[in-house]
Amino acid sequence: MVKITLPDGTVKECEEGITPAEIAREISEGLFRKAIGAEVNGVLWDLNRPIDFDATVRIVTIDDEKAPEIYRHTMSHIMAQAVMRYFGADKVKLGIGPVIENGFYYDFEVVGKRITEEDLPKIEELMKKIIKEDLPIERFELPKDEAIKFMEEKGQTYKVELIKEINDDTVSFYKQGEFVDLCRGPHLPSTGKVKHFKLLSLAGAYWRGDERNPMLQRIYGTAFAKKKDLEEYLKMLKEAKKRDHRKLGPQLELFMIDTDVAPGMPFFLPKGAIVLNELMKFSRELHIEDGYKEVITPLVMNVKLWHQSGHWDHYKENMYFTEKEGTMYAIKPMNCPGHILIFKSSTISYRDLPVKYFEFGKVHRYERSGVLHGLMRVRAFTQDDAHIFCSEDQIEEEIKGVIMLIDRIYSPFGFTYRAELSTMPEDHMGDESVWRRAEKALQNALDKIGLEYKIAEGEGAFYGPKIDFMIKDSIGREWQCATVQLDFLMPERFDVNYIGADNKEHRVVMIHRAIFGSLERFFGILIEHFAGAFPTWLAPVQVVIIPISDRHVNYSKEIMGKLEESGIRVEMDDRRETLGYRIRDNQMKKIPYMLILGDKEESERKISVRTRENKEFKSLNLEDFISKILKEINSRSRELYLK
RNA sequence: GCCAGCGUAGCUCAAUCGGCAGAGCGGCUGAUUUGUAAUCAGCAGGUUGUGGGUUCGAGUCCCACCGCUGGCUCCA
Repeated sequence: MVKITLPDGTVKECEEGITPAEIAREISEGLFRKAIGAEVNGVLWDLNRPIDFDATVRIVTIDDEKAPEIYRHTMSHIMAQAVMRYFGADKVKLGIGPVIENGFYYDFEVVGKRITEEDLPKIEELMKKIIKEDLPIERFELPKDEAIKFMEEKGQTYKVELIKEINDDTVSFYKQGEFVDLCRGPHLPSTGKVKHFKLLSLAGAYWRGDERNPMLQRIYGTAFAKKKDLEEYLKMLKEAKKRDHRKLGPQLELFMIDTDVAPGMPFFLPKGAIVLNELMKFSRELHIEDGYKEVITPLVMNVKLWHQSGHWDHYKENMYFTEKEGTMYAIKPMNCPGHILIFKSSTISYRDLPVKYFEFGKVHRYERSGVLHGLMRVRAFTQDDAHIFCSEDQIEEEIKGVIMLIDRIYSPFGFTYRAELSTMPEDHMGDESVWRRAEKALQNALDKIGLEYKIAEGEGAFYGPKIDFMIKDSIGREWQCATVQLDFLMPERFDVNYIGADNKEHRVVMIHRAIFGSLERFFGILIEHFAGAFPTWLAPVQVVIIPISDRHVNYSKEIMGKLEESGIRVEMDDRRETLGYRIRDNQMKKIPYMLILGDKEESERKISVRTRENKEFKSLNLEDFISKILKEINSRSRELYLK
């Protein structure tokens, strides 16, 4: 007998080998019908897999938050089965087929053939058939050596490679009809349990993500328990496409990219420059409040500086160089060496620490042409970069300060974000004990501030461990923005010291950090996040005045003058077009407020306002409007004051 | 760089089997003086990404190059 503990705390004595399905049936018929799997001691479990130990069991139903993990994984098997039916099982070599955030994928090699986009609908048809067949899905285990033989016989060379690396003595397989796959599971009890899916795209992907390996073909798809959810997700993808910053950017005259002249290096148009400048103004305010000193350093510096910093050895591939009078210069890919030179230009006492230099530093990094992506992945960008020079016992406090500043800087945008602590990579400078000390300091700061974080082993920069902050954009994609990197090594290389209370030299500790990360990328994220409808404080044009006819231009000019005096970005649209036309046109430019001025307003000395959210407000007092909009702008509100 | 797809007017797209390169929007000109998401008329706009090939004839078929898009570990 085994003890089964249920979520409500009841404990049941059950036969050894009882399955979650049986447990569910005992509880209620309704639960049994909706059950697709279980969580056994916190591990996802097949509905029909026996439990032969004491365990806490929670039944996972089709609408459980853990359910997608199960049915999308099964869907990826169904897709693999369909691909094998389509091309012939002996022609298809399977890679891996995991669940990802909003769906799943599977990697294939089709011997002697290429999967094309036209194949996807046909594969979808075959998948529907497999779902209709409602094949039972069975789990079985094999000893490792037998498993290897089994997969070798099927010609599944990639699977053989995977099995060889598994540390257990036995490995598990899942079988549905003629299809068998190496898999940890769990899976649905049969292929008929989930019906709503869509294959989304086809892409190349190297086996195990390594470009020295063969390239496989990856099919992405998604699946949902309810038809409505699938439709909503597909709608969201369409919506995301509409807000694509690469489309909205040029359309709203924010930026352009001339791929012929400067691939990966955006040009910012007058309106885009306003947004960037507002972002910088905001950032600058908070940094100065927080004790940072702004500096400006050269873009091009002698290559010997980069030899000393170690960038030459570790980062050369990503750097641009230029040569004059027989001297080699590098265009800076990072701002740290420049800030170090400033720090070293005077003698610093322990009483001065921490010293915090801040710069909107424009850096250039060569990225391979295939990875460039609008403003999100560029070759030239501006970091809101700072370096904190402090003593070892100040580290925790300073890291905490940075984390709090990050929160303040993100707050007006309404993003959710998460943190990730990255540890020592293979290619690194300095010895391990220094690294572990640095990692510990970062961890302490995170723990004390109570921020949740994940650990990414071996993902640190070559000069130190780091905490990355990922924010989520409208498509649900995550972008790395803020980063805090501890660095015990650069101070060694440059011999960076302060004078202690003992009147002796001590090594400083350096903290690199950026919050927007790249202003360009952050701008891109904002365009998509707001779908181009920026909060008023960021909007390139905050108010547009529309005189109904020519005879209202004078009154309009008078109003415009008053708005300008108040520092509001205002334009007048007195084109000889109909009122309807001009309203529509300005609405599409996502200008927050339109002031419509005609006979009525002029005689009453009032204004009428139409917001980009389609609301009308008649006969408002101008002074009142100005003071309220100023309040909205100065508080960097995300919402229009007129709703 | 690699895999798949795509390059036609500023933008969105059309052009049957290889048979006269077209439409809407935008732009410009003129008329219209407008009350809350598109007034009417006219005009201009192209070496169909570039180069080569097949053909009587190529936007369309073939080859090379350039560019763009989606992706290239979220480790069974």
